[in-house]
Amino acid sequence: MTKPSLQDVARTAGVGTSTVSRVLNNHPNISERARQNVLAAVEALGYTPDLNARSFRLGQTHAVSVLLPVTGTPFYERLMTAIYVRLAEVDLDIAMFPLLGAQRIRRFRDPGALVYRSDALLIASQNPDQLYGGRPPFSKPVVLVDAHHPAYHSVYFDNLAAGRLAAEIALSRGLPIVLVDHVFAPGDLGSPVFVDRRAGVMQALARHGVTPILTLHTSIKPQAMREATEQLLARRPASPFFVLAFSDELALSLQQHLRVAGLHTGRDYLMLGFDGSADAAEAEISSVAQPVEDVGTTAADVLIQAMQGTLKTMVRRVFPPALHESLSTTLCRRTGN
Amino acid sequence: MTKPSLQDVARTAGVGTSTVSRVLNNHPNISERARQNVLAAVEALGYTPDLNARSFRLGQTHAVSVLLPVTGTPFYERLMTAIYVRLAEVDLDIAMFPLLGAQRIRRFRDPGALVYRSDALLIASQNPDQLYGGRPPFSKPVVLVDAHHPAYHSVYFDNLAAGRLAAEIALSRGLPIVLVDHVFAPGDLGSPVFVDRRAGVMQALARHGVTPILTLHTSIKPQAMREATEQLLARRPASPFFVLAFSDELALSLQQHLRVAGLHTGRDYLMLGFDGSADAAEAEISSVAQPVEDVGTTAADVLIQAMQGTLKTMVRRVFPPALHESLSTTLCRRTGN
DNA sequence: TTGAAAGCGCTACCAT
DNA sequence: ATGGTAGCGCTTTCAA
Repeated sequence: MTKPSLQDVARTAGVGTSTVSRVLNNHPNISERARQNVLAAVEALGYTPDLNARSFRLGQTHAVSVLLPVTGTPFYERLMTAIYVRLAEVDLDIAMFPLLGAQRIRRFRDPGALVYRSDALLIASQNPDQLYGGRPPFSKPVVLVDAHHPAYHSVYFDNLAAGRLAAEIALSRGLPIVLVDHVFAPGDLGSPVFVDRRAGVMQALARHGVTPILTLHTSIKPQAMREATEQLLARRPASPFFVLAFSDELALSLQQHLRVAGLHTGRDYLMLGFDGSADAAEAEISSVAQPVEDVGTTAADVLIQAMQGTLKTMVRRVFPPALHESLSTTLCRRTGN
Repeated sequence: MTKPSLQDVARTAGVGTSTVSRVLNNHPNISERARQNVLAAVEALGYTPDLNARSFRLGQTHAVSVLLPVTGTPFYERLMTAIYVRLAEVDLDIAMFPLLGAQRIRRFRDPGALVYRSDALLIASQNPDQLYGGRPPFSKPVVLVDAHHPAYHSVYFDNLAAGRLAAEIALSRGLPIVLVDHVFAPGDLGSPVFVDRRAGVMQALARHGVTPILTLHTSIKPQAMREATEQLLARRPASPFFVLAFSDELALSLQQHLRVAGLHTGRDYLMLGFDGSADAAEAEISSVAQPVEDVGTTAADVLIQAMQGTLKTMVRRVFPPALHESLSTTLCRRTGN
């Protein structure tokens, strides 16, 4: 009672294995009679092709694995869609592998993991050195997106420039600056993105000899945000002040909490986030935006070229930030909110 | 300049292929000399095993695919961890495949997709009928978690009972009831979970002849929640009223918005959510909780048994809800918040 | 239009 | 402790 093979189908249909294969793969030059026989036999036996055998024979899986921190956030939603669309054009399947916590990263060190059965690897927002001890257990093309590393093709945002841009805007307002930084849970892998943003901000501040009056280290978790808000209020900064948040999510959440405390954006404080998310725009929070779709599409292109072996040198594509200005970086325009 | 095979390594090392294989797979009874030779040859050639060939030979991948809506939410974090831990015990790798929007679901219909190269499939929170036209392109074991279907092994929460329980509690307080229901974006697949919760709530309400004074249909997106809040306030229900939210996330978000409007839990309204999340507990919101870890572990167990062929009949394991009572379902205990 | 047969890279059996 | 070799299921020549 073992799984029927293509051989069994051929026997049942009274034809050769090659005929079965041809029918299954829609090759031309098959008589209608043979096709019917084969299809009937497939149905009768409940035959399903052995995918491992197939990709073994073909030497490829027509799939690309994407390693990413999590799914379901607007940022990765946009990025993945862009990548997916481009790869689909060349008939490549996409398989997403969310990292989800440090314990499970061990699994990615196993060279036998399903993730490495694909034809190429796209690593999003991760430093491969942190992910793997040494080099990945992978001899196929690898492209980094939203991250960079000298040893890999990298397509990413210029987070350093973004940080600088954000800081310049904050500085230009001449207000005391409150930094809202993203801290990772212990054991969690920090994203290189925040490292660069932070560096850019610090660089610009240092150049102007300005020190933030307060730096909040927090995460998007409700409790952490509440504590950060309390910390901020305890410090009682003179209004107006300037909140420079390291992500739109952070900015959004803080805005909500401050509103409860009676502090309003544009009146009591200015605010700037990162990512140019729709949510931020809608909440009228200015944001240093990243061309997410461009980066996704370009990363996919680079990967395709790498798979074709067209690439002679290490690719490194950097995309500059753009300011999405809204009301939150201008003082005294509104009465309420 | 083709990828070196195990054969090449054997030749270079001056040994047989079986010796190379044994070294690579850490078999016993290998001389130190042979091991060194092989390892040196592997290094010299930059050999990496062909995973497709390996799993072809072995007839299995040691991996289980999990189809789930998104990653990064507390619920799936808990569920996946429980599953992962149990599967790791029997040395099974886990590969997650977040669905992420209707367009990408097409990919899951392709029988050649990477997702089906694993040894078994775990489908979380999805109705397979919606996912696939007919039966999945998959002849290996399939188990449903947090969803149920007569044709598949199913391990799930009794969301119907949960809905009834929640409604009973709401009814027992004798207050006008506001329902906060979860609506899916058009094109998105609705989760069977909410279908059942809703049915349970409606059942219990109907039995008591009670109609909610208002039903809000919303999603966790900031804008949707804001509009829902406005809708609620526009309706101006007499305080106190009872908010029955279909998920803790919904409850939490609404609580924040109502607080801005000056309405406080326990004073102006009571509130009950679903899921028993840590965030809800922390915000002192009562919740109808689900034994997530139990369900995850059980689902993993069922899957393991199915893979061993131990299962004679269709498994159907239902887990009852438990009430996590906090302050939000009791009136007038607190002065502020 | 069709069938026979080679062979992809690997593991495991059977000798030695 | 080691090497030779069969064969997993499939696709693709090559002949017919």
